[in-house]
Amino acid sequence: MVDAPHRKTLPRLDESLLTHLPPFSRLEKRQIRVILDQASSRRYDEGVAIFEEAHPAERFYMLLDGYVRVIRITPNGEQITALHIPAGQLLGMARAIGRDTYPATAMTASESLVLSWPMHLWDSFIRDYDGFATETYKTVGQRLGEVHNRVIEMATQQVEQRVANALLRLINQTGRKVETGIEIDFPITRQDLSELTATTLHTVSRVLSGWEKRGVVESKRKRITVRDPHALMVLSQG
Amino acid sequence: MVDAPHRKTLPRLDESLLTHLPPFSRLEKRQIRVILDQASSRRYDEGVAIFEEAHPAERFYMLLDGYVRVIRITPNGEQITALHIPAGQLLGMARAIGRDTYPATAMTASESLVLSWPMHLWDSFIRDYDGFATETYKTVGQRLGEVHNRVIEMATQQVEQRVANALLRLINQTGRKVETGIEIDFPITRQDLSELTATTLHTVSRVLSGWEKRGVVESKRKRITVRDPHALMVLSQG
DNA sequence: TTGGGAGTTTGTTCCAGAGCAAATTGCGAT
DNA sequence: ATCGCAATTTGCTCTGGAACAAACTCCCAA
Repeated sequence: MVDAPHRKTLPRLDESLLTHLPPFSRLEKRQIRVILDQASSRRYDEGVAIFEEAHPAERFYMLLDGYVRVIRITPNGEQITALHIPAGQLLGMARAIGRDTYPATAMTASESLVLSWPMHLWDSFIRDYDGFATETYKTVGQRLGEVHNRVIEMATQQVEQRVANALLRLINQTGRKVETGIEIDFPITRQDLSELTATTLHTVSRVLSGWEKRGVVESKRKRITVRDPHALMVLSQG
Repeated sequence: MVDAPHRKTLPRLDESLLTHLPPFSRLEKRQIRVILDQASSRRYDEGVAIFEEAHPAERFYMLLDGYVRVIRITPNGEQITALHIPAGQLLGMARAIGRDTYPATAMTASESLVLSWPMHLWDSFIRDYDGFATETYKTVGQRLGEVHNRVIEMATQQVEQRVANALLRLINQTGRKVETGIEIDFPITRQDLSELTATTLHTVSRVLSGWEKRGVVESKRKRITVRDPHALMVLSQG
């Protein structure tokens, strides 16, 4: 795949990769070196599972570049996206929450670069690295909060508001300024958006068409640009 | 309030209170003594807030007896129950997830007995007490899983299935055997159930009436008995 | 350059369940 | 006892958005 102009070149594997990331930010260069030497690094294509729900949690991961969706598959085969994870976060820390299988599937939403470590290192990371535990649990807490918000949203808001909210969250996390507005920095389909908002791709399509007519957004296939974030905020309120 | 026959007498404040609870189970009697001496204990009536969303997180809590609902209030004033917390769990551990305000409101679903400690003790609890951190985070992880499940449910299931699921969860957590089946061990209204399942009390009422006719449940005001849990499981599937 | 598949749009139908309204039942307080 | 309120039940109407169907558009690969 050729790098699109908006995609950062994939970083090389050196200390500077981790030093600015919260879970490692308090560590010395020497410690980071050790951590990197224990890591495997791997590039994933878009739409590939990094790990799958219910499988034994053998490794934990750090997403260096790209985006990941955390999904669950229902008995009837539909898949629901619970969370979007931006680069710089840990992933699959089953151990942190006392599990030995992954609680959900992690699927790349764009081409991604990922480090991973065998799970048996988890305890020593927690023990040896200052701030690692704190930051990890902060992350878990944030995710709990986000999922919590999803529940509220789905319980109380209409589809249009939910889509607006989802879009706002996406441009916050992964927005990139372009001349006509803010573009979502990775390929996203109507289908993806419908899984995020618990509706159908048809409805999402209609909603977006409507907004496009009113000049709120602009979209080509797999790509959405928000022209008027403020209008979206209004829409998201009800 | 007069103790109903099914309510355990409220426990006295001695070591045995905590020794069997996971976050403290690995501690010595001496340590538990210290912990108890630092605690305040308080009884709450039904339907009272223990702490409120967005307020400064000054204390953390252990629910010794009773049940607590974790709720959020929406801009339009509706309240949504995200979680039910049974006795024996910690509550309001904002610190654990790196926050200094409570992320949600905790409201008693029945008369409850609660211990609490000032939040500044949190770090020392984590540091000094073996297993406390692990168990805490296991709890946070479980809650993340539960909320996650709620999202899936709300996204993919019909109201009847959701109500069936909610009822099943409730009897698992707090069921009490009676001669006609399993009764939910605390007062619960149609309204409560509708907040749990993101529907209206009207619809819940209709659903329950239907089930009552078919002999699946039996209910008086604020009290529900499941006569045929198996039928409920079938209903919950779809 | 052309065919095919993935992604998208749009039209139409239909129904679960929300909203509104009103009656009924039971419990607790005086 | 009985009044008053809270909880529940039930009927009726109305609508958001799902479900089904079909056409269209873009992109890529041969």
